Amino acid sequence: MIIASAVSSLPGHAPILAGAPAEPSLHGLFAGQPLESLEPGATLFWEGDRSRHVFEVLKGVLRLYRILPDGRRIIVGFAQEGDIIGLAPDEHCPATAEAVSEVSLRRIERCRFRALTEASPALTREFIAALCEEVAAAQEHAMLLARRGAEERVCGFLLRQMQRFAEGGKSAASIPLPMSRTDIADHLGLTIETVSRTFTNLTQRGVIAPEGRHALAIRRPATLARLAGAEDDTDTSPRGTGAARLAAWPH
Amino acid sequence: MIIASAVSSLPGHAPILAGAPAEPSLHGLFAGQPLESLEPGATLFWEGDRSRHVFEVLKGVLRLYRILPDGRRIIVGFAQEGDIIGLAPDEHCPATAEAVSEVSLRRIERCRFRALTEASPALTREFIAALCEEVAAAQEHAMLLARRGAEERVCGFLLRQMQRFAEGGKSAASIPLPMSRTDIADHLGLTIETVSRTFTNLTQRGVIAPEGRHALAIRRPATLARLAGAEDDTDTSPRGTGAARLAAWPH
DNA sequence: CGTTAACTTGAATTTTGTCAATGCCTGTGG
DNA sequence: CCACAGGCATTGACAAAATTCAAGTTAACG
Repeated sequence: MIIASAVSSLPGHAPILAGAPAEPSLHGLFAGQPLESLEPGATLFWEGDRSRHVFEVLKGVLRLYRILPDGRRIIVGFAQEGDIIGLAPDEHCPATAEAVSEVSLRRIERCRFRALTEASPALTREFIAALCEEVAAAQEHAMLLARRGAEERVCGFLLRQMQRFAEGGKSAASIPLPMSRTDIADHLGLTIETVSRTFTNLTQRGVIAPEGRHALAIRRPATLARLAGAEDDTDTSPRGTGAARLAAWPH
Repeated sequence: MIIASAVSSLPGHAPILAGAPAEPSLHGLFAGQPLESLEPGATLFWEGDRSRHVFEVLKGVLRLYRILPDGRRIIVGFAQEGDIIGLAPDEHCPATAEAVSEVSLRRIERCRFRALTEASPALTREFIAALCEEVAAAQEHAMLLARRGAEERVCGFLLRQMQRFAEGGKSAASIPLPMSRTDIADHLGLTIETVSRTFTNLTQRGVIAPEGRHALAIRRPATLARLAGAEDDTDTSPRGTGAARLAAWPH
């Protein structure tokens, strides 16, 4: 009952035919809404809250997490530019959303989102596609966690970050890493020490090169991919299908 | 791009009003289809296959898994009675489906499933609800894997099996465990030895009692739940919402 | 009833977590 | 602009947990 991430086509899948103001896109629903912003550390909504709005992230990164009874925190995903979060058929927020960096976003009421989506077959299709992406992402994450090695997890994470950053067209000489080591650890089911050691190790082997604390360069992407378990190399598949990124919503 | 499990209301969420033959349910789509059956070990579809059909599982259990490049197998979920598998907007199967025990099922063409679902708002809603359940399940699984202990994972798994078995109304004095230890290990990201040791340990502590190799009794459900990490105890919430169980489908 | 595959058990090894101390950014205030 | 402080990250030594390797047992099936 939770969250994650997904693929998208934020930049330009807008009307191909000129002069068509009505674009059938989930992102279009947020068009007229006022811009809001969140300072780092600010909370957008809490786990268990009744979910009232759906948000479109325009800039910045949020962490989506749940706290287990014994206090452990699990970050189910990071929401970034182009993601839609807070979505759900009804009920409560399955996770807390908190700004990592400064975030700007738009919101609409959840019931309105639902009504508009249901009214349009195109939007419904897009919504379903996005949900499928969402499940895919969640299961990829589960697979990442099921793989034993700490190194595989870290490399897998970096690889995803790289791909996601490169999505916008900008090649990935150096990728941003706005979240803390603690965030990464809680996302990968490791301790910060293990994450740190793995980073150090990868650096010494020349796979990555840290650039300050919140960015790094991928020196050997191929090696990184191999260490991550070679993935399925399904990189070049379902991008730009019109599916919106979305994350975090009640069951 | 994968699979898992989800919640459902197979038995009787049928028409409340008598004499209403047209029940708006995803399961209803399979009504007229011929019964098929699978021997243990038989494969229903392969990871990477073009997905042509959607299946309703009537009896038995299937494992849904992916093989990583290095040969490791990850069981993303088990499909059981009431689950719908093979579903997807399009593309390919994200996982292999293989019968664990003898399985009986029905199938319909994927495109027909899609057309019928899209034509009915009620079915669309049910489909979306099922997808949400699916994500929820995937993320619960991810959380299970992110939590460190082997014991927590095994107990969490047993708990889910218990709940799922009890769903049909039958109380869970003894629950079936048709899958092998290897299957369980590959599902939980552990080795068979660790799973076996954990079972032994739980038995010695009187929490469970094995009944042959493919069933066991839960002697102390409360202890089991506690060892599993107490979950969120959200047991009593979203059951019987009309959402179909579904699992495994392309992105 | 015997064969075989699945499961259990044990000991050694590796990996990761834990505890503790040090070092280094970052952002504040002089 | 530089100095300083405090949080965050790194590093090391040790302990705990899980995996690996290697037998033994047991249950399922013919």
